Amino acid sequence: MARTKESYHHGDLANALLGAAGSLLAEGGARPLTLRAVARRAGVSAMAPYRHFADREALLAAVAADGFARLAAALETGAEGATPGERLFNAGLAYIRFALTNPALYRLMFGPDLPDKGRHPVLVDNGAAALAACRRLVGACADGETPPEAIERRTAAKWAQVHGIAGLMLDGLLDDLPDDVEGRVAVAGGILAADGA
Amino acid sequence: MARTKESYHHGDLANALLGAAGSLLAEGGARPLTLRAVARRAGVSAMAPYRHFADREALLAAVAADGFARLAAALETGAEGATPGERLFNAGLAYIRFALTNPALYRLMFGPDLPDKGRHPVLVDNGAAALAACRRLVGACADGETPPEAIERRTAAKWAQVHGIAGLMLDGLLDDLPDDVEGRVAVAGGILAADGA
DNA sequence: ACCTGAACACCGTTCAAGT
DNA sequence: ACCTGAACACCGTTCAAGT
Repeated sequence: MARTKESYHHGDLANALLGAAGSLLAEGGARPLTLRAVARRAGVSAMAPYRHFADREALLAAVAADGFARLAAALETGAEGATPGERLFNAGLAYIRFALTNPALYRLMFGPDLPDKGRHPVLVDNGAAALAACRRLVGACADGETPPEAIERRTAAKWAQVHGIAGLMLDGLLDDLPDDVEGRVAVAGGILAADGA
Repeated sequence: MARTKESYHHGDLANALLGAAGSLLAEGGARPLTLRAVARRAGVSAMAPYRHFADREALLAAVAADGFARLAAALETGAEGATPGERLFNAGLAYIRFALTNPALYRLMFGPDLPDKGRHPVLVDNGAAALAACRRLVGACADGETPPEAIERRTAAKWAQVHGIAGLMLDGLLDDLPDDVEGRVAVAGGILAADGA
């Protein structure tokens, strides 16, 4: 555990690479997030990352997996309120706030830069954890008679609802949006309420 | 008009390039959709596309704009039913069917390969046309007393709902999905209905 | 075990040139 | 007006080599 080797140049290159990748992503999106640029920023040779990640996609998957973990956490802490319905609603706003605050990360998590996500187990696991958080919030709104399939469908519907709003907002496809994140979250709340949130 | 020049090699290189780009996109997504590959497939030198498109992003935008036009058309023809509510519901299924049938195109239209879509006027126009179709379907469900802002919010909610379902399905993030498109569309219908479609 | 350097087959894009 | 060819600065990835 206390193996801070500092051997060649780094003691913990894998994490340094992840950090560099995160900054590059936040700065300019996935395109400039290049294996060579990450290596450069970590102060290491262009080929060093290959000791820690199989290829570029594996590095992207690791960044995205961390994003799913952070999203799940944001859902948990955002789910405040007196009733289950309120908690679900506020978790939805937290979801959208996460997307608007971390646009490039959110697009990496869901966009086409990570095709066949099934091939990255850590991605599947963390994504499932986020989905489970959502399912729990939806389930708390149902009574004991509600069959599991109905819960599952409602969970998918809720997730899709906030996911869709976040995506359209990130794409600039909704008219007359405020410039600041909280203003947009408020608009999102209105859209959610319009459909019987 | 009848200027089929056939001058150098092509009479209509711009359209030939668009066609080649469409095939490449359908075959392997946006990444192999490279300016040089498009030129190759059109049988023209690597630099020829620059006479017709400012850069790679402009070509992608043209492909995506055509996708928005086709999506709007799919919404129109899909909007069948005895009541406005039924027509809206079926248009939603048509939306999701379009996404599942043209996954790479759909991701190009909405994904991060086309950042700041505002800079491609043809994209904005065709996107607005698709949104208008959606708004019309939603508006037909409202009575005369409904204020325009409510229509706008409901339109955004409906669009986000189907957009979110399509996105999650394309990402393989929904469990236990059938393999065929129509089976998935049926599941989508169940999810839509679960939320009070 | 971890990192480097040279090399290969690609890209997007610019510029000068051809017809 | 439209197309080509050479060139530049990048990529991802492989392989042999260093410590």
